[in-house]
Amino acid sequence: MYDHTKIEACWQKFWADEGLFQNVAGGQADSKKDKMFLLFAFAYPSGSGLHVGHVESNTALDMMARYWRMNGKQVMFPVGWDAFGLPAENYAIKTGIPPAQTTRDAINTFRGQIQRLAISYDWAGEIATSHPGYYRWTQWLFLKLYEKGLAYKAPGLVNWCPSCQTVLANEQVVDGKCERCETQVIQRSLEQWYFKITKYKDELISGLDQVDWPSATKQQQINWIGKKKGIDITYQIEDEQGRAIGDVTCFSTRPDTNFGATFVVLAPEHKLAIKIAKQKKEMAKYLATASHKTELERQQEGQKKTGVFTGWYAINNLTNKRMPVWISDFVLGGFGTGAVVGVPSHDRRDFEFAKVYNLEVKPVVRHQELTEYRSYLMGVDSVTDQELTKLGISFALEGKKARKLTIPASKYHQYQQLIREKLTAGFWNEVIGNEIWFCFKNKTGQVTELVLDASNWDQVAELCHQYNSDSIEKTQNPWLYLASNSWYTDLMIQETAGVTINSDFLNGLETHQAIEKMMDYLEEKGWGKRVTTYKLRDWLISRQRYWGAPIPIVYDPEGKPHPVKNEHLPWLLPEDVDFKPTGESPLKSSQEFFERTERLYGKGWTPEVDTMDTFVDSSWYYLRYTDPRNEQEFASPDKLKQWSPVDFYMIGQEHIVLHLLYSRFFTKFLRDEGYLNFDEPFLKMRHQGMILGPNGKKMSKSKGNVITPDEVIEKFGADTLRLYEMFMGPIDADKPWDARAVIGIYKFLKKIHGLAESQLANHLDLAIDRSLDSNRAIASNPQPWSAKDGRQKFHQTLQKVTQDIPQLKFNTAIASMMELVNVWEKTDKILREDWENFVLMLAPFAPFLAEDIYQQMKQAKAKLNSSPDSQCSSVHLASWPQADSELAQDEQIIIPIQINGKVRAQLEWSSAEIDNKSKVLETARALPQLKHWLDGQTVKKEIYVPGKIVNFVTVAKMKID
RNA sequence: GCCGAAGUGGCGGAAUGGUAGACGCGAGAGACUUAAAAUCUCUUUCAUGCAAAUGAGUGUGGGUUCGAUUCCCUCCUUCGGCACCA
Repeated sequence: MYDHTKIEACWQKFWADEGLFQNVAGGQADSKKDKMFLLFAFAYPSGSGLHVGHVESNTALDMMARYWRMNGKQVMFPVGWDAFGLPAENYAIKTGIPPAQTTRDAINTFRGQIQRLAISYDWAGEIATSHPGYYRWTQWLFLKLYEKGLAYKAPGLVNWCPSCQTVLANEQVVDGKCERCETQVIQRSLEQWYFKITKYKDELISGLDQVDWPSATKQQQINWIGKKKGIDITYQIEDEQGRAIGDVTCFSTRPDTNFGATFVVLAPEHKLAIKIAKQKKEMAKYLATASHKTELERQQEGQKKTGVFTGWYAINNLTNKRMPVWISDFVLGGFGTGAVVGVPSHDRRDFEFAKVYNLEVKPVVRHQELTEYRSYLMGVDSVTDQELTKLGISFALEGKKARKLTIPASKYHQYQQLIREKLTAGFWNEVIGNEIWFCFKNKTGQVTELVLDASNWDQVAELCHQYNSDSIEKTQNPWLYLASNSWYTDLMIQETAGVTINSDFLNGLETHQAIEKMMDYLEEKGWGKRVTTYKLRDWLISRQRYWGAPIPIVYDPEGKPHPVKNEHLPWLLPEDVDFKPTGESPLKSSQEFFERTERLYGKGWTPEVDTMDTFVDSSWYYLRYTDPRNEQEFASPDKLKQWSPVDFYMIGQEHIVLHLLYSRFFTKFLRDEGYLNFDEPFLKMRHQGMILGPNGKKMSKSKGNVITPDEVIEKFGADTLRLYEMFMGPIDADKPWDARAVIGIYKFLKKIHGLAESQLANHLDLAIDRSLDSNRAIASNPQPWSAKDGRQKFHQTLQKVTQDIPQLKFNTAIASMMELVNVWEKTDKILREDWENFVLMLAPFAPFLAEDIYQQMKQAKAKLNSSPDSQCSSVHLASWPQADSELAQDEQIIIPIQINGKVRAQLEWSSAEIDNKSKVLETARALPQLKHWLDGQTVKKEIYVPGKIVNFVTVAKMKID
């Protein structure tokens, strides 16, 4: 009887008493062993306790930890808590219970739950970011950055919830609303502390080459940093009368289109825009509405463009054209220079803006080499799919009549004429430069071809009216019509490269060459300067929050900031605070905090009342793990060198961008300061997928689809829970919970337990136990050992499991162990050696059951030998078994025989003769099952892939009459 | 719109160029049982067929190959991230 509750309670206590795997970080290192630093993503100890998602990643890492230990590695597997944060503070606001208390309770709950799961953490080195012994070093890190000029104070915009009277993190703003009370969030300007992460922007990109991370994660980091090369072009500005006003600088990645520039747009935040707003009421009004727009309003407005004309003109030196200067909120103040030059012919947004205010459009790129050519066709019957697909042209059916045609650019020119011929029955059009080609069947059935000049508004409008009179209004501005046709704007998109036209010295150049030539030209003339822009901003770390590490800064009576002195660290978080949100930092309400500052620094001195973003705490914790109790340093150089960097990091996809970026930033900073000797903190990383509710949706209390680990442990035990979560599918995939499928794992463990009982009986049978030398038993007497299959299967399984664990393919490892158990169940005897090795193999997966079986075997042996085996006190200290590849090999293999790629027969073949190609083919050809398929056929080609497949390619014999 | 990931039985999934559906769940049939539970045995991609067998089949349509779930192109769908980023 498999009593999981009893077994698990018993061995959990045993391991705790033995102190198994404890004190790794603090203990002495074994220089002969390779180290392996496994890191679990810092968890926030929420009040609701451990959920099944935590179980997944914890278990996967624990299995690796146990596997590597058994394979002779020195494993660092630490645990800690990202204990500062909002939920505890919000709870305090509601209930008045101090966050320190709720956090402590939550950690205790988590610890108990994790221990029940047999996660083999080194609890002796447990850390929590809210502990003064930890945040003292967070503050030290801040001061180090401050000392080096990488922590600075500046005015900045924050998300402000007027109802909660507090600042919100970006993650707490959902669709422009406060996550909790759904009030519109507004932007407020406050003096804030920043970390200068941008110092490392380039290395944060290039460093990714050194690490083994999922490529998608790397890509996201790169996108976030958003490096772009372009040029800043400066234009002189004058007013209506030609009087100089100043200049404006515009950032552009496509200066090759500058001959097509027809206007300039300033962001409402631009200093010239603010300047003119002081003079003209109309401008001031526009700026005011733009700045009061909420995120939500912006989203609802969509792409609708609005703006005001300043009455100024920017001079385009290339053409000497006077370009009107506008102000519009589609230009962002925070990106580039806050001003853009409008090239409506090759930029969608510029085009839309030009459309609204009827500004000039001048094409300067001919899309000769389209990457894709599209035309919309109606009622095409004359062309068969086959004909076109032969040409490399593919069709997609869209509804019944219209079809979309896609032609690779390389093939378009080659087949242009042919395609036109074939498609004249339909209606199609294309745009080449500023020419629009129409080919259509008109109302009388005649086929007409028309070439229009895109700048000839009347002609285009007339045509539109003629053929689309019911759907589109004839307007004064034919661009409106053109813009309403997706095919037109598709072809006008700015990213499309082509050949430059209407552009003086750039004419005929391909886009990339044209960009370079124009940049050279502008720099030579002194009108522009090459620049690289980044999306990455400095890291705003101030939070007007209580439950975080205080920023270790004090202000003198003049308000000048000074660092808190080293001997005053940790700069303790005060306890006498009012949690109720007032719009100011809660620390401001602490009498003790202010008294302390005056006492230590003098009268009139005040403390900084903001706390640090919790990301600061969690971006260096992996370093603290190497030396968690050090009171002199954040970690000793020795310990850092011995353990770091992290060899394997398991973390969810949800916070990969910011946390990883910040961690890498700290690593690079500390390296530059001489504390670390490596560039990247996490060498290898993988992401666990999400465990979804039984309905395939994300688990949430409100949806009522939450599965708690406790209920599963109660019913089936922790071993079952561990195995089930690993068996669900690939570790990195999102997987729905299937409450019924858990039983399959439980049955598997029950079978193992049953086998263990009968094995134990065998152990007590001296006759079997003593006479056994495994190999001899097989060789000399194969017959009584019907377990031969079992032996082979065991070694095959051991091979598979040994390969799968380091690759995190736990699901297939478990499946192969199930196969083995199924085979063993059918044989009457299992070789003792194999069984013992199986228990070792089981240990990382089901640590409780494996320990139980192992200890019972030990006891039984001790009784027999009366010499207790004192070497290993636990199965988890044993060595990983070695697979015997000879035993694992099949003597006979099955080779499938194909005729023209279809399996028609199977050939049983000795693996010794696997390379004898001619004999294999000869035997295969003679197989009776193939007669039917080979009669009347000539074998054109014979393929034999050793041990894998035989394929005969045949053609029908010509009849000779 | 851009970037990224993914699409295989009733379900979770396996197979990374070589017999598609391992393993598990569910379902069906049977054995044991007074009965139920538990356990065991067999069947379970679809179509035709009593069966043997034959054909089809990994989102769509093509390509490369003796052979494609796997590699290449196209389109469709779903999910994740970014987004008036010049």
